[in-house]
Amino acid sequence: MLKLYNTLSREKEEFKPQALEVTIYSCGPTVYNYAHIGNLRTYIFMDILRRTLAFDGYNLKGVMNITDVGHLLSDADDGEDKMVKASREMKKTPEEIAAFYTSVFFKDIKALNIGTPEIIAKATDHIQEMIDYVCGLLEKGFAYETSDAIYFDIGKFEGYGKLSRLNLDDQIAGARVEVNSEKRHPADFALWKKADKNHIMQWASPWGMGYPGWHIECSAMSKKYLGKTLDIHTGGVDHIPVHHENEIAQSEALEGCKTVNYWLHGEFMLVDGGKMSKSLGNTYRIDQLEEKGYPPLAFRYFCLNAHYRKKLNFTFEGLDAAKVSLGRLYALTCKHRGGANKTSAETLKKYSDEFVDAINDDLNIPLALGILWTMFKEPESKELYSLALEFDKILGLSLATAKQPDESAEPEIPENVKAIAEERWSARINKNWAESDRLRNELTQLGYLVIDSKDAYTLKKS
RNA sequence: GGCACCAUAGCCAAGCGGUAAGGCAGAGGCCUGCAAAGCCUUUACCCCCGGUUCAAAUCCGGGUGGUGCCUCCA
Repeated sequence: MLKLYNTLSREKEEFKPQALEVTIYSCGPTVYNYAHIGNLRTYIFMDILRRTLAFDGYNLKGVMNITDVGHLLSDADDGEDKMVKASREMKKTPEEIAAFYTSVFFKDIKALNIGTPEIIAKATDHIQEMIDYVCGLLEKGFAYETSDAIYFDIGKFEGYGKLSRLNLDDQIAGARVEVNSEKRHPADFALWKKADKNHIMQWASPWGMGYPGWHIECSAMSKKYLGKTLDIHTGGVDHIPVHHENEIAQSEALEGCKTVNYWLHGEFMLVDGGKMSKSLGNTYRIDQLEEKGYPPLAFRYFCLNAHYRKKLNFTFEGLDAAKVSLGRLYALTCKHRGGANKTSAETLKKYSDEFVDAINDDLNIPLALGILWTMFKEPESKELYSLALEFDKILGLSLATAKQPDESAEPEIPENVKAIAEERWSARINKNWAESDRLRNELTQLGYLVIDSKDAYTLKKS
């Protein structure tokens, strides 16, 4: 039985989907910049959730948005659109920018073994759906028009703030958002913004030329693909107070019913004990980690070692540990792949049950990983290898293609290095230890590690 | 100021009432000419003070400390 922590109730709840096909909406990237490792942690969480559901026998219908318009820089509803800003700064069209960062995003998530949701929805492909949505809200009296936008009237929506449990009035007192005099309530948010003539992204609407607000896209697209009520909605914790609160308000106002059954949020990744964000400039990208010698999956492992609802402090010390651990896990995998022992059915069942219990307990991956390690200490057997591959359906660490460290050693050793190694070997055969050690140091200097065995040696790039 | 969350070994991290998983690092040993790698062994009474209980890291109260949100952010 799968239990998931629902942000709305603040409790672990038994997961009961509406049908065998589970509907999931995941807040995706705003493609105006590179995704950083903090963003990617949230998608790893989404991936683990999807893998767990699939493992439990559900079919998935997942939607992820690509936000390529409408995400303002400020909730004061007067900030510049992110895409427009990036476009201006990079002197490219918004379409070019979106296409570029979208492709980088998919490259990143592929490198991290994050499965792509079944439906990828670009905001700009759904302008009509959003307009229809806004019309619906206007008809029902939940929205009103001002000189600059169509706003959602939160005063008409009972229960605004139920997800974040923030008392709106308390917040307003110290709000840094400037009051827009035409708004009925300071927290009313734009559903549709009217654009002036030189705004580069705009579409015709019943209210003249304009562009959608950010929040409306998720509601409109999830309605289109997943219907009135979806099973699970995922996102980062930062979305709880504004974005998801607004989604709830819009969608429940329009549909008149609960529209999301389970709200799941991934915690933030910290860096050096503090917040990581693009605006603070303390972010890393996956390709930057690769340049430093950390494979993407080492980063995935790093994330898997902590529960998705706990803050995770990113440090290179931690990433080093993850990299070493993953390497050893691969080596163990290889041992079991060629294992000659037999593992009893009871033993296999024990580990399998433990693992399944762990993942079904609100995706307790750190615990599940521990179970894998413990299991791998059993005598090597092909049965354990097969079971590990089952586990890897959740973990996504590519255990099936695990290689022994020396299997992957590249044959491209320069001739001069080979020559020194040969020389050293003969010195060693002749028990000329001083010379042998001297030559080994030379090899070390050149960046090669020499490993002796009984009657041969191997060279490895260090 | 308001609202949350968190506090477990040098580091990361599970555990959520019955006397502390796992990983990294470290230490000792095996192996090695010496190393490296590998293998074996080994390292905690759970922030503090009260309380509840036969029993608490786990529940309650009060502290202290940290982080996040209340502004765009995964």
